[in-house]
Amino acid sequence: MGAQYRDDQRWRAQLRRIDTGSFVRARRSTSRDVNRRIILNLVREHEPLSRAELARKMDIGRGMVTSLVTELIEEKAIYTGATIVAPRGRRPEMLYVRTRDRIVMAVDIRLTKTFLMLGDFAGLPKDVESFDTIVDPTALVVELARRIGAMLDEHGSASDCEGIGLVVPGMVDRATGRVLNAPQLGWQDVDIREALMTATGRPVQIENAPIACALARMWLSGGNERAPQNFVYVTVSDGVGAAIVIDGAVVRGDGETAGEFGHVPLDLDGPRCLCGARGCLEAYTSNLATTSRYLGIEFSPDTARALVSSTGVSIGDVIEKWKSGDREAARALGETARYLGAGLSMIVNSVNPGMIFVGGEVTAAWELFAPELARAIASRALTPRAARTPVVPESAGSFPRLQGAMALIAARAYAAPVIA
Amino acid sequence: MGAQYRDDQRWRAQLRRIDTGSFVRARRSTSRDVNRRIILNLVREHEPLSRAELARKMDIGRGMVTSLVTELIEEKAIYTGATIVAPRGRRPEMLYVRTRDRIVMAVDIRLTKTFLMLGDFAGLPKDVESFDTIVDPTALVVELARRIGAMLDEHGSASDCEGIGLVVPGMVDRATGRVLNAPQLGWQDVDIREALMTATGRPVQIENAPIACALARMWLSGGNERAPQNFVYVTVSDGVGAAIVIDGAVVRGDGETAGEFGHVPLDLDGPRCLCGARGCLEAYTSNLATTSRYLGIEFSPDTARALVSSTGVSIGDVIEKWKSGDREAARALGETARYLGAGLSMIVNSVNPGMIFVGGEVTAAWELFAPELARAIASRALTPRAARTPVVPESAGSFPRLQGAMALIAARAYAAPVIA
DNA sequence: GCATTTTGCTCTTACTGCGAACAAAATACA
DNA sequence: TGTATTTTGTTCGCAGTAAGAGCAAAATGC
Repeated sequence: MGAQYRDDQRWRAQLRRIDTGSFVRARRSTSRDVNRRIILNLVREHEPLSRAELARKMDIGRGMVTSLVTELIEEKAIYTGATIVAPRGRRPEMLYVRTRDRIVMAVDIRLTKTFLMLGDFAGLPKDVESFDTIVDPTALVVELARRIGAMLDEHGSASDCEGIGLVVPGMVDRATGRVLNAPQLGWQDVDIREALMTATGRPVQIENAPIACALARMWLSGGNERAPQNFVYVTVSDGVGAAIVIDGAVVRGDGETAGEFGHVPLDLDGPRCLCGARGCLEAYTSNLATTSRYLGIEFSPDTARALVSSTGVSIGDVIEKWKSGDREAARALGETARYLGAGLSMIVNSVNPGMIFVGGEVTAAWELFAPELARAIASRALTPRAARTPVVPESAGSFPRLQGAMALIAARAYAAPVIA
Repeated sequence: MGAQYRDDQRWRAQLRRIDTGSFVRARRSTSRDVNRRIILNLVREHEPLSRAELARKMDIGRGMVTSLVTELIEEKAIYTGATIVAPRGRRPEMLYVRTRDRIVMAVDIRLTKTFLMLGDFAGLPKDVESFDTIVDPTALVVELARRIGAMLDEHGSASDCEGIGLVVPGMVDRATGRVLNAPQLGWQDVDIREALMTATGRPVQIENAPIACALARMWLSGGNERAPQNFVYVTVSDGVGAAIVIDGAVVRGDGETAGEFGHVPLDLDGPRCLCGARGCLEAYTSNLATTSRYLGIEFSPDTARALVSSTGVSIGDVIEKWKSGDREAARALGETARYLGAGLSMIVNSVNPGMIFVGGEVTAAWELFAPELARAIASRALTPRAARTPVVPESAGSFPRLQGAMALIAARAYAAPVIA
């Protein structure tokens, strides 16, 4: 014995426990579904790709590839393009994923404005519009349905639209799709998904902002840096939230509240946060906290919001000031970067992601943030590899939440089948 | 449209991205392997169970259950017991998981002592012994192989032993099985797994302490509280570490360093930690930190260890003092509980586990810790459900690391096949 | 013009899920 | 006591699938 195990690489396989309370058994079609999805994803990521190349990558016969590819073409997931030149032998017929005529509608509901974007399965936008957010959910759904219908008709895409992705600024109960709590809109237990589905007659997927942004990075890599299988997407805005992705799946948590890094304590005796506790990361790094710091106001949930709105100073103003050399703005943003760095180091040590994305207005001051965040991570990481964890800012001018709303629909066509 | 989606519960399925860099395609035997593993786990968790009951639980024909069960019996994973009385009809033949004669050897290498335990697949111990740890890896392996062989011979279990589980106090590189860094033993890049495998001729699995403890809770529920699919196991000892389990699998992280909650910052300007950074959770809650606090010594990496060892006061002494009413000990432990509570609240907000296990010497003072930890979590959690996250102490007198070492071997027989 | 190489398709074989039919073993009831 | 009913476990035929061999098509090299 012994020798036979030494060369067996399977000893380091992951050991996942089957949930006997909710499992999915294998059916006759399961194997085929799995292999078909693998082919679809290989084409998606290595496009263009020939059948023979697929057979080699999958260690499978070319005959079976033909059979599976034929099915994928029949269900219009992929299509064949031109044959290309090869150094020898018969020229391969290349395969492509069908994205251009698979249309999705993205909706991003924010505090003041609501955005609509028509795009395809690759996340490529075809049309965008926005309007002032209507706080009443019923009226908002009526307006949304009207605008969605009009935009689809205008582009002749009504029949090609495979669904609506909806991003809301609040907590979503995934079991029911209801918005449990959206403080910015004053919503509590609102079933806007069901309402919009009824009003439009189309499937609707709903998610919160950080998870949507993460999904965009996972499923659409249009020019953006591609996400690895393990990463965290941190959003710094009015609140501070995150989406954790492990082994290619978003971590939901036992009660759907995983990723709330905004309310981890950085100092037990720190400033009081909007959530009621003290010294939360959010109380140091949210746009409100940064702006308060710039104004010289001590952060507190009662006074900060009122004072900031009365002075009319926004986070964008602070960044503008910093760019024009304002030392007070530099100090305020620098402090934010220092605390955000502590938060990211916490993520590195606890989750050890392969990459961290940062989204939000403060990425406009990335020259100031980047070195501070890298220093904080390097100083607290336990291994050289973790110390070098890349921190990538959301590119300016992109619409990460709308992209995420599109990914919400597209991902369902590409995700791995759930088994066992 | 619309109506057909409204009643479709699949809309909330998890969306896992296939890793096209390392995937496992379905083979002809894959479906059967999956279903056989599901049956094995159903029997494991609902034992005793009849074939007909399995067919109902799996929504499958009884014929197929017969076929799969026959295979499981042939490979000696389960066995048939007596028929039992039923209200009507033919009496079912009950199935049981074979654990008693599937033997594993558990090894726990600690700073001063090394423990050996002979046990079965259910984690039931048959024999235990310990000896002074030999720091030199080569000499330690020789001694381990000798003692393992002797203990197996003594119980006539040499042929039944399916492997050796090894728990080490340090960082393990799972890709190679090498111990990258074990500061307590002064090991750096030691391949003790390979050495022990060669010396004993048996398969060896290696893991660090927190992950081993978590695996024990996942796979062996002998009297202990059973772990849910999402939980965190926190170990408070010389260091503070954790294992994160999500959807039934241990989170490894991009560089195998996930779960290092010991070095998340609780105060950027706090006391310096052994890792070099400031204000780490470990610098407040490790046994060394607690003991230093009791002795009135300000914690610092240079002085604390020396001063504590020179005074000869251990964490056990502090707990004894607290039990006999020492107010200084109560203060020192109370502070530890307060900071540990902050750490757990961080875990609740970031990972949102269904349960948190706490292991280590301090669980002996659980009457003091429990209310403080519950209060800290309740005060910082964002939902009522998260606020009620159960915190469960490791039961006194158990050997969680040795149990984990056994689980390391047993789990491989029960874990879900990796697909896609 | 022929051999060689590579691609894509077809066909056969063996394995597996699936469902129907059947035997076995108990109770219920006349 | 004998027969109907219920439940369990097995057997068998059918259909769907992976696996692999074989073959035609389409290119290049000599």
